[in-house]
Amino acid sequence: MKNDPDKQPIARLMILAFRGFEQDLLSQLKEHGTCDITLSDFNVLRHLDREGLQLTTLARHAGLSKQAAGKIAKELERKGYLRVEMDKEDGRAKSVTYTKKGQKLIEKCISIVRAIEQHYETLLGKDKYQDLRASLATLLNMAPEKS
Amino acid sequence: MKNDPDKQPIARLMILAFRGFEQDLLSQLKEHGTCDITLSDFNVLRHLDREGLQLTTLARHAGLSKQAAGKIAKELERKGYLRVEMDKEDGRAKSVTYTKKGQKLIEKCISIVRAIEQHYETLLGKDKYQDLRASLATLLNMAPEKS
DNA sequence: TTTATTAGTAAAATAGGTTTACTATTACAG
DNA sequence: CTGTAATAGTAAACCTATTTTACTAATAAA
Repeated sequence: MKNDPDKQPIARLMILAFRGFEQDLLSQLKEHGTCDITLSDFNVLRHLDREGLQLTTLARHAGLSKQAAGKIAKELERKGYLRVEMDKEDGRAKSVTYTKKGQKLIEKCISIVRAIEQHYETLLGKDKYQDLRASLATLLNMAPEKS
Repeated sequence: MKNDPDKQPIARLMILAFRGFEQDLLSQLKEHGTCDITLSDFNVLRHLDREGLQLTTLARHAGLSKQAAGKIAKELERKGYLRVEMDKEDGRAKSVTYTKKGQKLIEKCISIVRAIEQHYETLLGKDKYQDLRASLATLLNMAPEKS
């Protein structure tokens, strides 16, 4: 009982739970044959929608500088997940869209995330799971908002 | 309602809640006049106990390599929070202890953390707060254990 | 008493960013 | 319609936190 959760700061419980989720996602992606995606890649990828986004918009949504988002986008383009083209309406801008491969990846990610959440719901029971989400959201809304 | 918490992956709620806590802690430390501590410093500091720890043990507890822990310990020694001495029983080892200043800092940290947790408990109500802790702990125990 | 293990250090490399400074394009004010 | 300001993106340098590789010195074990 040295690591009794009741003795741990709540922040520690939060971060460990978060990392557990991350690792689940990553290892399940690997089981499905995708090994070339990092968590920060995923953090960029997940903000795209079907119509494509301008790089600057993408950066803002992902909470990154334009430079950081640009570097990751270039890397994901190299790996075949994204298409980065000149924007047709704005000669300065670039438009980022999924390739077929990227579309498949993000769908896989979404379904894995959904499965993990389902698993959590099963473990905790529907009510406690909803309470968990609600409580986290409550604590969140007391803090300055982002994204 | 674009950022409806109900639509967000639970992992996102977790990480945002965690960061909110971190920022609270850091900014309250600043209000109390301590500006020279980073979050990774704190992550090392918090594992020490009064009797002092061997550097390698400290590293293991903090979940870091010996090198990383050593560098942070050296930095914290320079700032006056830690004392790093040769171990009297083992000529290879170093023993890390709090200085008076470090002791005061960690006590301040503990009291801030306690205050934040109190605040959370007030926001959510005692029951929901305990449920939150319990649910996080449940999800955690499904994952491989650390530290 | 040699051999293996352990504690710690140093230097280079890596990951994942930011800051500063710049170019090219567009928007806007008069 | 033109010059100035704002915006999109890039490049390079830097920063933080950390790991990997390679090493020394001290202890433990065969």
